[in-house]
Amino acid sequence: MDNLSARRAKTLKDIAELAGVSVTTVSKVINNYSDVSDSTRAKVQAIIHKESFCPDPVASSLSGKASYSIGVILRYNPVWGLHHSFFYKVMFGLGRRLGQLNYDCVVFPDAWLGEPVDYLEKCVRRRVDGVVLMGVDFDSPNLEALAQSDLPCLFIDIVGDNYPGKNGYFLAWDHYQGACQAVDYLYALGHRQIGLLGGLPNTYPARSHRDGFKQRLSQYGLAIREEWIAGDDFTEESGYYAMKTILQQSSIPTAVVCQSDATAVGALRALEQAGLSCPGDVSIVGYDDIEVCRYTHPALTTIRQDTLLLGRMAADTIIECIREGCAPREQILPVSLIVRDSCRRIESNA
Amino acid sequence: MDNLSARRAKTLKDIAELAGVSVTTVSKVINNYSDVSDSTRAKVQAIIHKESFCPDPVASSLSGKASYSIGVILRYNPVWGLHHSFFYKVMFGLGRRLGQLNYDCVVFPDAWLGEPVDYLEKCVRRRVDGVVLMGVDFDSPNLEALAQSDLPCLFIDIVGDNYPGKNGYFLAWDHYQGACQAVDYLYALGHRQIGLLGGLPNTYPARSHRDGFKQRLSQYGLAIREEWIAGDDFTEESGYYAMKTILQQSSIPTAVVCQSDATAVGALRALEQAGLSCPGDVSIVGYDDIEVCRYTHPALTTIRQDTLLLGRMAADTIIECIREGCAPREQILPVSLIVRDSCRRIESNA
DNA sequence: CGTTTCCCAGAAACCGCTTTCGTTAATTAG
DNA sequence: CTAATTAACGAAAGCGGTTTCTGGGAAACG
Repeated sequence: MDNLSARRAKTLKDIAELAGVSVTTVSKVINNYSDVSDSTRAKVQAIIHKESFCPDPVASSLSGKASYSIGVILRYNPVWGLHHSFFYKVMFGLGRRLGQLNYDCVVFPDAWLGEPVDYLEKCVRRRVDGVVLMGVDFDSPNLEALAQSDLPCLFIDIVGDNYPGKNGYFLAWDHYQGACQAVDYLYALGHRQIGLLGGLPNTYPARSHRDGFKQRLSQYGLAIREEWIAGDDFTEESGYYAMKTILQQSSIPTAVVCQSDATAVGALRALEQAGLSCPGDVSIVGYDDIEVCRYTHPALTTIRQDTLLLGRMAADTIIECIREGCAPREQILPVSLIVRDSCRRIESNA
Repeated sequence: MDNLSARRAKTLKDIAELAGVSVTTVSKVINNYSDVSDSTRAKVQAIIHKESFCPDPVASSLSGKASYSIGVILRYNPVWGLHHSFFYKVMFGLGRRLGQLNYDCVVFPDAWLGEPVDYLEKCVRRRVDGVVLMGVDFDSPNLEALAQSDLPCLFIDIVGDNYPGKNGYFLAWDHYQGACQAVDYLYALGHRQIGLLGGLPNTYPARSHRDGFKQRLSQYGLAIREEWIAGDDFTEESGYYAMKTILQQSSIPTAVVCQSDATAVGALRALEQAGLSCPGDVSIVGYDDIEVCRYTHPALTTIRQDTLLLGRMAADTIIECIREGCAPREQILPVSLIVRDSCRRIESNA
């Protein structure tokens, strides 16, 4: 059983002995110091490769270098119910990719109840090389300290413009295009009267989505009727009441596009309760492509955000940012339309 | 800004100076060594408390002691779609509780694609103090090495009897009682003809659930009709086909209890397709209380498993196991019935 | 040919904590 | 009152790396 006893990871010292050099030299090779001759460097590197050696992350971080770990700040929000699997997938994609890059991620859940956690303190203690924030909404004071610190931070799926960071990286979806795709699709089906079930109005996703929505309507020469635009946040409840409000108008749209699948589900409920059918009376396009879309009646046509991809991008971005120290920036990921059963073709009556 | 520069965590040395003793002594106080006088101990402890000092986990683990970190092995399974938020919540509950106990968790996602990860190696390198496994199904050879190692392992929501560990802890739900509650409820509503939509037959959850189901039926003097028992696994597809199979029988049950909400959703689809209504023709009790239950038509009556509680218990258990080194054992958590709209009262016709 | 550089390599200190081991002072025994 | 224990503390050597600093040998210089 070399499994039990001999199970001891190789150390710098082992490599040094194999190569017939000092520990110092091996370390220098690894850290790309210049004062190593080409021949020694090659010799050492050969052995490192042969033994597939990788410096101990714990020791490495203790001596002030990379810990090869990324902090992940998670948030649990009862309101997001339907959305949690979204985060799970992002997180999985992130973790998996990080693993490939030889990083691990350590998660810091939000406190949720009780005293708030000091993210910065936790990150410093764990010596993480960078931080990824998911589903945070900037209401925590402790978040700001983190964002203002020297630690590279990556904000995912941000909600809110006023992020506190000076050095934040953003990963977001192209909500503008998402809205465009929804409108394009509905227009192609013959819809000319289209409403919007929005999320938290002043947030980045909601606003860019709304902008895309209005842009397309204008482009097609359709009227933007403010009474067909409703909604407070991204929850199912909000969708329900928003739809109800719209249904009280003297004339109602033939289709609505939603800013989340949860609102779409709420809209569905409002329609049913009003004795209307989807897509018979009103067509609906959701947003997010969470699991439930497939199980609603009718199954929801929606805009997919590839969560595993997002996770992978997040990993690549934060690592690059750590290694290259690149400047803060924002990355926008494409979204795609997933057609299911919640939209119907309309006879020309524009 | 003591934020920036003075932002350096206290070290043993700082405490030692404040207390006027040596670093060694402080360390001994922390690690409960006996060769410290009561008075010094008290003095040092006072300062530790005052400064709310906690030894650096990285340094501590490097010198062979606790790393104050727990490894979490996550699995992403496309088949579990609807179930992912379940894991998210468990994980959140786990992480939050661990945080309270001053532990952090580092996650190791399953490889999913590409070469499998060597869990044991990862855990050893990260020097985690224990491991929690969620949603694994023991098909990975590398899992076995972990379970056979000296690392305390905790298996959550296990699927399968033949877990490979010699020192595993289990945290599971009381599926037996879950089934009983479902049957009791249906019986009280007047149902006398009850079927079962099962999951993977030879797994622990499925079998204990089935046992409870049959026990209750017998207890009430109801016939156990094998042709009303169907299902291959816990997916929506399985539920769909299982329900279809049952509907093909000459007589059909007035109610079915399911071993997962996903199967219940599938059953709902099969019913609708057959032109039958729920709960009009067939009542359904789900299992798990995942988010979708609230959004199906009708909303699903189901058996709730408190995921946040599970996470918390997992944290407490693994920590206790690490600290006290207690013997492997199995903990069974209670479940509870959540009544919604998928069951109806039946007039007496037994 | 003797000096001054430059190039490489290794010794040593350090990161923050644990643990062994030695030392001193106080206690008990003889 | 001395000898043998015992109690209490601290110096020092790790853990596995990183980094500074020192020094020897070869090349370049006068």
